[in-house]
Amino acid sequence: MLFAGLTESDFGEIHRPIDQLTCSAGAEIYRAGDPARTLFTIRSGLVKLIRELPDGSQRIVRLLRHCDVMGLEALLDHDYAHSAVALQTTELCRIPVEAVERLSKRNATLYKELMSRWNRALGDADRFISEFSTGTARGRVARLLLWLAEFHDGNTCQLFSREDLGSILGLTTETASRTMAEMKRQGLISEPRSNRFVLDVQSLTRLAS
Amino acid sequence: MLFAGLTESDFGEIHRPIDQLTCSAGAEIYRAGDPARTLFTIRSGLVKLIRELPDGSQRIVRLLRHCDVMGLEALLDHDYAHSAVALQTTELCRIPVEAVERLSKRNATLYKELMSRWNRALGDADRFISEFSTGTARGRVARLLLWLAEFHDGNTCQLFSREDLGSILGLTTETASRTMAEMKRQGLISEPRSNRFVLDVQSLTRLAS
DNA sequence: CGTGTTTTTGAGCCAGATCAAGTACGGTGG
DNA sequence: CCACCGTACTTGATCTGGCTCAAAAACACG
Repeated sequence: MLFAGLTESDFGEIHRPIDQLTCSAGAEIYRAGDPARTLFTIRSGLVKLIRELPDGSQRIVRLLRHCDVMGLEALLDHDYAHSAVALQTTELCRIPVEAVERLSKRNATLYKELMSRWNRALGDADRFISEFSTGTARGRVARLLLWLAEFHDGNTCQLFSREDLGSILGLTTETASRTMAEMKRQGLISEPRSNRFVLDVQSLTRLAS
Repeated sequence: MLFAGLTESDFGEIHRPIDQLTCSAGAEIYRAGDPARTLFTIRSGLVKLIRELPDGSQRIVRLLRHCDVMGLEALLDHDYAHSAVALQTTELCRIPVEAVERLSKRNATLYKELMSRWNRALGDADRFISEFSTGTARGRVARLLLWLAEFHDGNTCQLFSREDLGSILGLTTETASRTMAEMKRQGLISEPRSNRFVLDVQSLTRLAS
């Protein structure tokens, strides 16, 4: 996905291998402050990027999913800016920075591809600010559920702990729980399997605005 | 700044000129949805990037200052993702996309420079999420004031309307006003000239955490 | 089957929203 | 130079959504 448009011979350039790995829910992929020498693309699953707050608590600043790249700061010889933790079973591609650097020396289209990833990350961040950190608890939850569902059938999504839900939306665990419970009672969402939710898209969309 | 490391002859490549312009406070620089064909660097002043919310109100998702680049999405042939409005008198450099594209064809270091700007924008966005949209009103205001002051003496800053202040912090205009007023009364800040504030950095830092 | 963890629920409280005036201020025109 | 007007800011009173503290209930796991 990141390397769409590159030829076979381009890949001959890569020495250290690009390998795949699978993380189970809760696994830490990297930690904020570690020297960034690898970037990752996500093949499946869901990853949270966390920022420690001055008071010790933590806030989730981004959720990454299929086709997202994480650890782009590796290209700039920085340390990782966040800690990355899998929220579900997640399949990753490990890509050594050198690989990208070698490839991009020849191939200018890769640069554009990379910038496109930076841009996507920015768009996601904007969403966290304007949609997930603004308005009532019900509205925030509704917007997040709809966003998560976009990548499935459009009306179902898999969730995670109430604590993480709160940490994405800037709410307490209790409020996150209460809001979900109330939405269930009102039939806006239902939970056929544990942590799998089916959405009443129309009603939630109304709530979201 | 963006073009540090380029030679004179590199600049010969540019056909359409890079020109400067000055915007007064309140001037709209570009509008969300317009086709992005120009990017800008900020020489001085302060610019807000706005996102319309579904309910019609608006939220400020970023503040740009000296050395920041705005409109990077122009490099990807997109439309502008936000509306950009000057908060103070602001001096800008207009850079046509073609200029950057021509230059970057030869000069790989420019790509790195550009990625560095994307990364800075992302860091700023993270700050909006984790510091300006989290915690009590007092804490948010304290963190914003300290952040603004970093680019002056470190303990003074120039402010803007209370409405914008609220729109950055996810608060109402009234709460923004009340919080500022109370901080003045408690001597945490003082306002020698209109909209110029002097900060009690130590106390505010304590409040911020 | 017990033990630790996560989720739910309850009760009370408080920070911030809302609604509504009043006040300061900058600009404009007489 | 002053009176007037519109805008932005401040302040007050009240209400409420979400937080806090606390305890029960549901789960997960050895």
